[in-house]
Amino acid sequence: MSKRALSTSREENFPEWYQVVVRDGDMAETSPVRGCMIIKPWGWGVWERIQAELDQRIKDTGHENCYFPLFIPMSFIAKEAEHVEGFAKEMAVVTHHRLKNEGGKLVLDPEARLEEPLIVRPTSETIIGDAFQRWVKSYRDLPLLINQWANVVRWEMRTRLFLRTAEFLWQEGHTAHADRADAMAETMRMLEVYREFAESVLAMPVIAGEKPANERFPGADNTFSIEAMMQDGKALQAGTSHYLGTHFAEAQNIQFQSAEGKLEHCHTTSWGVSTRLIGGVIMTHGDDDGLRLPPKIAPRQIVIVPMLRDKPEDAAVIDYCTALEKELKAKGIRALVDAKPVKSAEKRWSWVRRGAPVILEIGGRDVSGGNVTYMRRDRLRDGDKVVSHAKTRDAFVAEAASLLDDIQASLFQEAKVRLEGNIVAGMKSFDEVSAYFGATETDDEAGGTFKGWVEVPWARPEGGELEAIADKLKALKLTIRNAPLGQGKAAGKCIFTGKPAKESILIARAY
RNA sequence: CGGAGCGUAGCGCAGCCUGGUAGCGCACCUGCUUCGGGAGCAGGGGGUCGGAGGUUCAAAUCCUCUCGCUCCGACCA
Repeated sequence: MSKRALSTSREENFPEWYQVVVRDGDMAETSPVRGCMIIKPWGWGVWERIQAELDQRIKDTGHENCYFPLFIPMSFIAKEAEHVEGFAKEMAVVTHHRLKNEGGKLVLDPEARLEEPLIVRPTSETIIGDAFQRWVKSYRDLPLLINQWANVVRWEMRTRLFLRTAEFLWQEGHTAHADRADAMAETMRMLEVYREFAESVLAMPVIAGEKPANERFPGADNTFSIEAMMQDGKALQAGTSHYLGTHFAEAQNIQFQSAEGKLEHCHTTSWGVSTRLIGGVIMTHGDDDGLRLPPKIAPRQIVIVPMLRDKPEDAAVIDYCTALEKELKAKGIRALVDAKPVKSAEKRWSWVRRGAPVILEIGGRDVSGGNVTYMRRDRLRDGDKVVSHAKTRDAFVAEAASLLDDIQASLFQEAKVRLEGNIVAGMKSFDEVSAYFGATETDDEAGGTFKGWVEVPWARPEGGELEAIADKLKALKLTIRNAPLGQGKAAGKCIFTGKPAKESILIARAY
C-alpha cells in the first residue's frame, strides 16, 4: 500500500516524470530568464563532483586549464564558413555598452552602440584559435593542450532543464598538433576519457562511435560521440570529440615551422561535455521515487536521519549520529546528519527523492544496541515495500565504503543490461526499421511502448544520398547516432543503398 | 518561429459554460495526543485568480491584446 515519492511515474508520462524528478530532487528550477536554469545546491553539488572527477582525468592526459573571454568579436566567428553556418541562427549578440534613462524608462543608448558586435560564446574555437595563432611558432610548441571550464550560450528554440538550456556549463578542450595522426590520436584519447568517465563515474554505459557526416560539428572533419540510452529508449549524446583538420588553422593562421624549416598549418581538435550529463544521469538512474545518484557524484553519500521525538533522549540520538558522521567522514565518505527540526518521515522521503545513495534512520533502540538501520537507494523497495537493513554500527562503518562501491556497480550493471538488451540487430531493410519504430507514433506524450536502438549495416553514403536518408529517418523522428568503434568488418548490404556495407550504425530517437 | 494545451496559495487541482467579490488536497505555522517510521484531532497563516486594457452596478468567470510554461514540429550538446 506504500505510495511512491513522486506524483507521476516514468510509465505514465516520461517527460513530466523527468521534470518532477528535477524539481522534487532539488536539482534545479527555471529562472526569470527564458531558457536558463537556476542550479540549486544539490544539483550544483553533483556538477562539482563531475567537474572534480573529469578535471583530474583531463589533467592526467596532459592538458592545462585556462580561461578565455565570454565575448567573441563577431569577425572571429565569421572566419570559418561552416562554423558560421552552423551557429549563425543561435547566437546571442551584445550590441551596446550603455543604457540611458529616458523619461524614467531605461533604454539602449544609441550613442553607445558597439562598433563591432560581440557574440556571447556558443563555443570557443575561434577565440582560442586566435590565441593559438600567437602561441604556436615552432613544432617545439606542439602539441598544445588546453582546456577550459566555462558557460556558453546557444539561443535554443526549445529548452529543458539540464538537457538543453540556452546557457549551459561545460568544459571545452582545444588542442593543436603537428599532423593529422597526432590530432586524431588526441581526438580518440579524449573520446575514451569520456567513455571511461561516463561508465565508471556516472555509472552510465555508453556507445562510443563516429557521427555520420550530417551530424558533424560545424567545421569538423570527423565528429565522435558517446551515446547513452535513457529509460524511455531514446539516445542522449553525452559527449563529443572532434577532429577539426586544418580548417580552423587555415582560417586563423595557426602555423608552425617544422624541423625541416617548412611552414605548416596545425591540425586541431576540440571536445566537450556539459551539464547535460546531469540530465543523462537522471534519465538513466531515476526511478518512480525520484533520483538515484551514483555514489561517486552524490554530494552526500550517506545521510543519517535521527528519529527525534521531542524528548530529552533526543540528545543521545543526535550525539550518536554526529559521532557516526565523524567516523564516516574520517574514512573519506561524504556523510551528513540531517538534524533539522522536520518530521523524520519527511526527511527520509526528501533524501529518497534527492537520490542519496544510503539513508540511515537512527532511533533510540539503535543507540542503546550500538546498531544502525539503513536503506539502499538503488534497491529501495522489494515490490512496494521499503526495505531497511540492520547492522551493528562497527560493521556498518567498516563496510560503508564497499557498500557505496556496490551501489555504484549495481547502478551501472542495471543500466548496462538495459542498453545491451535493447539494441536490435539483424534488420535487412529500411522497411523493417520503419515497422519497428512505426508502432510508436502516438506515444511521445505518454511513456508508450519502449523502443530501443537499431543497429544496421550501411555503406556510409555521403552528400545528397545521405541527406535523403536523413530526411527519411526524420519522418520517423529517427536519427543516426553513430557508427560504434571497434566493430568488425560489416557483413551484408547497406539497408539504404543496397551497396556492400562498410560498417554498422545505430539508429534511434534522440534528445 | 508554426500547431495544440495550460497559467487560480509552495505543489497538485476545482470554480469559468449560466459574472455576485475564491475553495479543496498535500505542504507550512500553533497546541494537544501519538510516534521504529510517509500519524490523529483542533485551530491558523498564505492568493491584487500570469499581466494590461475593455464590457458591466459587479469580472477568476465575458471580450481584446500581451507574457510565460508544457507537449508536438523546425534547430540543437
